[in-house]
Amino acid sequence: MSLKFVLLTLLDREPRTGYDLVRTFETAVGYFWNASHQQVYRELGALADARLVKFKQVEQEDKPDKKIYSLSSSGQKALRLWLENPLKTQKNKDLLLVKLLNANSDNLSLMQEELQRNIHDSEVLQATYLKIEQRYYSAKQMRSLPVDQVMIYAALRKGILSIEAHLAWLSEVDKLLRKAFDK
Amino acid sequence: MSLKFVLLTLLDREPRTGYDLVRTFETAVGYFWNASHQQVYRELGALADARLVKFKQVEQEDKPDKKIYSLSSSGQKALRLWLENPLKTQKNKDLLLVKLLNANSDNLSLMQEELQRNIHDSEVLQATYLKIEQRYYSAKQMRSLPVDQVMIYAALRKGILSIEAHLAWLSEVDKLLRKAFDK
DNA sequence: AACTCATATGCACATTGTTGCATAATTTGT
DNA sequence: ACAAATTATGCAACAATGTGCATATGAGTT
Repeated sequence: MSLKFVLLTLLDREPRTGYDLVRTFETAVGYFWNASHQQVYRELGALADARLVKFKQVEQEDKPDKKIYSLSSSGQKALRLWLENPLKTQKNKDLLLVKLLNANSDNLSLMQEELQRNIHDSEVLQATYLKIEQRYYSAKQMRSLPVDQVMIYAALRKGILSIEAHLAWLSEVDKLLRKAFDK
Repeated sequence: MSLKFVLLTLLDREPRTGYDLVRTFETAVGYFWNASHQQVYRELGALADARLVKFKQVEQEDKPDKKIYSLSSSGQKALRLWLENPLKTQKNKDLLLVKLLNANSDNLSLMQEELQRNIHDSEVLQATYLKIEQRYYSAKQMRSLPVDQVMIYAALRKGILSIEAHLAWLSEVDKLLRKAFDK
């Protein structure tokens, strides 16, 4: 039920092809959602069957033909209805914690390796996010930020704040592990 | 593939019934995983078919019969193997951000209501977590914390740090929304 | 006697996600 | 001239997850 509303949201902002949607997941929206091209095309087919979206077939001479999808009026209604209903608070699942739950004095180094990998990956991602923020959302640029970009920026901020908290936690876990199982 | 290893992890720590596992999800492990009883029983059945777990049928006079599950030797091997392999970094999905992506000057109050609900829910959860920390993980209690409880505490810390970051982000979003669409 | 709660287990169906396969045109690089 | 990458779309099979429905016992409550 979720991907459906993600696609409706994106198509409401701007009509697109399936391919465009996939690239949007790979770039701007990737902070908080993603889906494979197979999923996207399947869901677009279902949405078209349900008359929530319509599409214009566009023939291109240089590239394969494409279908530009946009919301139908009942699609707009469905989206509006979804927006009016409160979200259920979502529960997160964290496999790293599941793994760490297995920590004992025998496999300590295994756990520490996993931690270090996670720290490294998080730092790389953090650096990426911060670079994007500096490059596209400087104080100067923020003054003239287009309204449709505001929540894209909010998504980036969410990524930055989450990673910061995650790194702080990883450092705590490292200490806890040492205290409990080292030597 | 994930629930499988969650159950193996929990059963390795201590043999349990399906019912016990569900209650574990509702309490201690709920910070980072949960599954319905239907999911748990189905997965236990699959694990038993695959000979990764075994169970002892226990007849009770006062209550319905129960099955106490524990790891078989191949279950222990499967768990160990999983622990040795690096985790893939997981991508998170955030429906709140999807909803906020629809923000405009017409539906601003709708978005703000959703934000306020989210802030409220987060604060309630935060208070709960902090109370648990005070009650069960005081400085004094931490000195004699059983080793098998260390990562349960780490899970709680993860919850606390995440919610803190989430609340900070929600406050940023509130400001961004006002600046962009208010008036 | 009827109702609710806690214990305890499970099937069936629907939705979602992943993997493999398939096609077709153009552009870019070697 | 050939190979690889990019643009563009989709089906089929299977794996995993989530939701609704169903059953049974015993304890305590109204």
